[in-house]
Amino acid sequence: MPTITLPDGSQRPFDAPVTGTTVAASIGPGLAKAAIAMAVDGALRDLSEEIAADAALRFITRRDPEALELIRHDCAHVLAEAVQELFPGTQVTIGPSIENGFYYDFHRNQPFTPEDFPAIEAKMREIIARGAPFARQVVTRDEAIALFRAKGENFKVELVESLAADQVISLYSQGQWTDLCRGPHMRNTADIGPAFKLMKVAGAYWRGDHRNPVLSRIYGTAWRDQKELDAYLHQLEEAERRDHRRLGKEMHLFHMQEESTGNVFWHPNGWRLYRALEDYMRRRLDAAGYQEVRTPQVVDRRLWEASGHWEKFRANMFLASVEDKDEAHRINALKPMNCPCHVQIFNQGIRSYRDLPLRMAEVGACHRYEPSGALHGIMRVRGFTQDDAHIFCEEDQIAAETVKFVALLSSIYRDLGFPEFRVKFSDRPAVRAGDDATWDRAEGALKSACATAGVDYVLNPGEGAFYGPKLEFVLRDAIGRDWQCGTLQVDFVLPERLDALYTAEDGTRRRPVMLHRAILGSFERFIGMLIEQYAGRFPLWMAPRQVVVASIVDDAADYAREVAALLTARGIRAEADTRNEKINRKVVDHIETNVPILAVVGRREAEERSLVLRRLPGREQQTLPLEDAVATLLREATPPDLLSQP
RNA sequence: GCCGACGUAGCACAGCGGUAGUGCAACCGAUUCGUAAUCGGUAGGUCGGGAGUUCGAUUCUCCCCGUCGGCACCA
Repeated sequence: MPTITLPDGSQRPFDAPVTGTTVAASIGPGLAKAAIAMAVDGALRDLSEEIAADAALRFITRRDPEALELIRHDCAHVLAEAVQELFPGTQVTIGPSIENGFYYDFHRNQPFTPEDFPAIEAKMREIIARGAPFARQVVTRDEAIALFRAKGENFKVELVESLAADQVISLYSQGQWTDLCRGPHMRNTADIGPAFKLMKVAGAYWRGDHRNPVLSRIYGTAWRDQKELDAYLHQLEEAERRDHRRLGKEMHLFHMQEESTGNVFWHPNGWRLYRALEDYMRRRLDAAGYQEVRTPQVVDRRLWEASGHWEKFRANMFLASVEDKDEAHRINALKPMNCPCHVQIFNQGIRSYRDLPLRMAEVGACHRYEPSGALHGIMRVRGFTQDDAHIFCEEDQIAAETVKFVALLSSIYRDLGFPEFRVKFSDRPAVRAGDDATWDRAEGALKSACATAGVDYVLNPGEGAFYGPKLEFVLRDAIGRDWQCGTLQVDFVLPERLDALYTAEDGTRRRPVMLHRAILGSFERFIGMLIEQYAGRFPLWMAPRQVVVASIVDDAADYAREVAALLTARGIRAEADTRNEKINRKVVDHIETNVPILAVVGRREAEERSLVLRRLPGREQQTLPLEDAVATLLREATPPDLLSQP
């Protein structure tokens, strides 16, 4: 005798278990047509499922946010059916919905290529047009195994075998085609609609494990209607335009080449940007009570053995050898990180509890032999520079330091144009140093510090560093990929391994806790993010070329050069454009290369000693006496941390 | 590292078994023009590297390097 409560609070009694379809029909034909699924007490269900007990019911239509996920998941099923119809012998594995779309992993001797897409898409449209209902069927484990074994679907058999004993095993069929699936689904394949597109193929390991076979993954995107699909495709094109690799080339910021794979050649423009960021970071760290140090690039392996990095990461370290016979037995490594070096500085002399928290910062150049497939523009490189710091503190200072750090990080991200970021909490990995009690303490300390700092995080199980749990601060690039930039890691292990000690108030010798932290992460990666975030149109204070002084006629060229030199002397990144080109042409050139301010000078300005400023790509012009213009530019180019507070 | 695709002038691209073209950029000349592309000319490539097939390879095959898209990795 279920009573169904609808979102408006109204209640409908039924004298027997009812399906969502029936309830929708009892409310009205419009809803019966529009409903594609339902939420029963908040849980998404097939419309055809029976409701036996009292429940709160909400119908899902295409307009609801849940609809996209259903469309995408259903679309993945249709993709799998289409592929098996067209390519017999292909085994299916899994096919979830993901952000913006879905994928399906297939096992086939010959991987798919984009050339297969037109045929597959055509077949998918055919299957969608058939409108076969999605039919759910619950089976026993043995039945499921027998079914998939008979079909030669070995991966499905493995999946079923790995399900928990009490797991309900459901199958979904659309016409003749059946897949193992938890559901829910929409009513039938026609509910998917026409707005989908296959995007790319990729290799992916079965169950995400590199020791397993590689499957052929087909990615697709799917939307409620064609308009949404077009908008998404358009957005992808826009994103490509701001790709940092493309802008890095166009704006002459940097390049990379074969002879130094994964390392950046910074050009003058790029280095100006880099320096603006580095100068800014130094000021912020100085103001926040950090002390900057500098430690060696090349360090004997003994230190890495002591820290534990050698054991875990030696395959990813660059080793340095020398010709000298006496030195030949030594193995040096380019430092892959700064922490062990910072502990060496900490260990010089005797530290007092009065020194703590000791915040030791380094603009640290590190090298890691990253797997070739991981390299990505300047976002993931082999030679990079961390805005690294280690805070040596007592255990009960962790929370206060975390609060301070998160405040600093938030403020810096805001200044740099990233008001939004996400936080992940990564706890103990399977392979780790330190005993469980230590990990309990470290994770507990970081969690309570998060609570104190008001940090919302999502748990990222098993992804911590080998020496401790970490917070990861994640930013998203133009193409929608997420990158870890900031990090905060609690470490009880390295101080132990490298024998860091301080004298406590009671005279005993104690181990400090080490907080590893970075805000940008790597300058290279963060600059990549900045390029994409601003699409190359940087705020004036970080722009590589802040002002171009463009002459209209040769008679004004000397004045243009004089002004550029004056601006440069006053700390503005300025240059003169005295090319024999029309002013129209110069305007276009400098708009295209994202110069923020164009100062135009002709005979009139040279005589009056004035400047006409134009903030590109705007059209407005402002004529100012030279000294006023300089003052204006200096004010506008002031980095955010140096602006006087109102 | 794994799967797949790609690599032609500084950049963006075309070509495709008979030793390479277009646009922009560069260089030279003319023009001195007041805010979204002035005109003319010149030069530039061992077609990523190596091997093989072929009378002949930028084009076909194999190996290597690099890049791109994923996966895996990320102290």
